[in-house]
Amino acid sequence: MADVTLKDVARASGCSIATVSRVLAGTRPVGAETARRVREAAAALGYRPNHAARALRSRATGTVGLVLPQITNPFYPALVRELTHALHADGRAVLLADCDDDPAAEAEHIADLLGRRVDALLVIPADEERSRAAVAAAAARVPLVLMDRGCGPGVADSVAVDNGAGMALVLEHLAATGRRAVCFVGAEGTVSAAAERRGAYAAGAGALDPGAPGRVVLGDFSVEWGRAAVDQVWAARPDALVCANDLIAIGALQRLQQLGADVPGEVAVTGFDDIPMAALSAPGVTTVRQPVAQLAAEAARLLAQRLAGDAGPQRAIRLAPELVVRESSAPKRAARTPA
Amino acid sequence: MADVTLKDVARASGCSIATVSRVLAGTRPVGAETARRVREAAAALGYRPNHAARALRSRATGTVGLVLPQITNPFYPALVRELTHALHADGRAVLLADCDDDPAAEAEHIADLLGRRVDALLVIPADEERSRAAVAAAAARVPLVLMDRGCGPGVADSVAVDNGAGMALVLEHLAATGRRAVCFVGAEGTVSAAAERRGAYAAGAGALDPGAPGRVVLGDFSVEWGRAAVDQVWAARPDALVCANDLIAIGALQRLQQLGADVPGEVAVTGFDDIPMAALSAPGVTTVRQPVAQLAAEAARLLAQRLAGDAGPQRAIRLAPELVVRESSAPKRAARTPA
DNA sequence: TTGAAAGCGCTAACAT
DNA sequence: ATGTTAGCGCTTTCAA
Repeated sequence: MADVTLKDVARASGCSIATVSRVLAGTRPVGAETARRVREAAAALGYRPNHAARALRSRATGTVGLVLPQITNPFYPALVRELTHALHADGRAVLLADCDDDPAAEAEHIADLLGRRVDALLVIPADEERSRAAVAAAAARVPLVLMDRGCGPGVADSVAVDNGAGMALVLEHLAATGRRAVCFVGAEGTVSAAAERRGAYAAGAGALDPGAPGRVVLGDFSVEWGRAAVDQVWAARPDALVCANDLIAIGALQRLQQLGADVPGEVAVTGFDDIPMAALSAPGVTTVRQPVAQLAAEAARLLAQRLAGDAGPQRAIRLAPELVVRESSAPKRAARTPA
Repeated sequence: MADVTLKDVARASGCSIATVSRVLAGTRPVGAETARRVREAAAALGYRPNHAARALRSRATGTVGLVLPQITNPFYPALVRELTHALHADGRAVLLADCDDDPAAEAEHIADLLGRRVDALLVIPADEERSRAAVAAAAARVPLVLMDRGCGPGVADSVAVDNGAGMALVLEHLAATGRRAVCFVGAEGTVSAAAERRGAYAAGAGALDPGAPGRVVLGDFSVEWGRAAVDQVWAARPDALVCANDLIAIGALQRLQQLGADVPGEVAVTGFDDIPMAALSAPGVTTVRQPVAQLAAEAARLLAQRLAGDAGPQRAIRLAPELVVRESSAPKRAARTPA
């Protein structure tokens, strides 16, 4: 099982190592008969290229760094899955770094990955501002695609869901099902998911009710905040709670049920992202599904293009999401199945 | 920003590249003054070692492959997080491969990672039997630690939770809170989580009730199965459903609530793993928490030992889990908070 | 303690 | 179409 090298394959197939390299890497035309012999010998010996050597010579490792804030954020596993599949399909391997929501750790991981000579980076920044320096520096060295969250304008290519369009879908759905006293339960901060969803609500809610754009409470993207928010807004008896993500929606749902409120009879609850939990809660949470597979595919495609030398203008790709209607926003008058 | 090499540092600090290498890698004693100059020059130039070259020369990449069945399995993100942190703390990078529960894809990923010269592998096998060949072959080439699931006896070192001890904790807790008509909702198959939990129930449930060990229904590890299982067993009015994992428990809980059953008043429900959803459902699911951080730490330690040359006998490390009591198993007579 | 020199396995000029 | 040769950046003998 000792490592088989090009030299061994060359000896076995009776030609030079350069020829073998050309056959196996497919860089240059090679005689059909020679190619066959080489391939046979390689297979017989169980030849496996040494990526380290290849990387040293060709200055490309076939490796992409994936840097994210927290793999335990319930939206990310699906994204990671699709990204790794898309990249593996292109023959690239994925070096994973989890930053624990810490921009300092993020900067270190990025530097380490660069030292390991990743060909490119996929980054979900931990913080809109404090991630910027490290991301910008890295983007100057290798192709870099930002995902899910932004990192200031003009820093790098980016691929994300169109948060505004998603929020518009929610508002439209609520309008169509007769909700008017709508209230937004959002998140503070400049992270794009927070800011864009907030902005889209403010821009679109006026169509339902003149007072709606002003009915906004802000916290963070957590179940706890969802629970707490209900205590702030329930006294006013809104007929719909538009939550900035599914975790908030699940928290809100729980607290409402605890308070004896009828969801969706009295009040609808909507989320955003379509994490697995959204489908499993009772009632299921109406939400906006991010096109995860397509986001991953776009990111992989963009990366491949940049690696192929495309130096075109910076790109910001936004994909339209899809509304997933579940029981939490069924029409008001719907009778609940008795327990 | 062009790459700074050892040669550049050598020139800047006025000594040979060999000396610089020795200072930076700390392999051999070097004069204090020289060392200082070298370090200064390296810092000033922003030197970053080229891992590809280092790997080629020293036959170690500082990289570990992490191969798992499905990152979207809700138990894995936390494990991946702890594993990457533990390995990064040792200066290693993690190449991630998601196999989509397909042993063939798993074999390919393992072969690719070996070609990329990972120093070691961490594998959560997709299948007890069909993963064996690839895992055994890999284990012959590099240190390999199996996690979470087994892969046949004697294949490689392994680190996992003690499933039997966890199930014993659950049964003990149910006994102490007066449950007797206990029923097990498990999963078919030979994967260790399924088999060991099943076995431990069969072994321990007799202490509660002579008929308990026989009250077993088997499906898979899914919410859907949890729901379906209730329809099979509820007619007999068990006072506790011991589920083989949290997903099953959540499904069972939902179906019971739909049927109007009082949980925990009439029937307790318990899970296993303590995935995030277990805490978020209403009522919260009593479950067995896997010591994820410690599992990761043990795996990293074992790997480091093997990489350091330890050729001791194969090790199977089992860590004791912890019972997390939530509302789903509160004592029968407890009054429910009125809505 | 330090330097010179020989490669690790591979690819890419340059020859032929 | 194929072979020869020169390194990629680093570590590690072997000398000094």
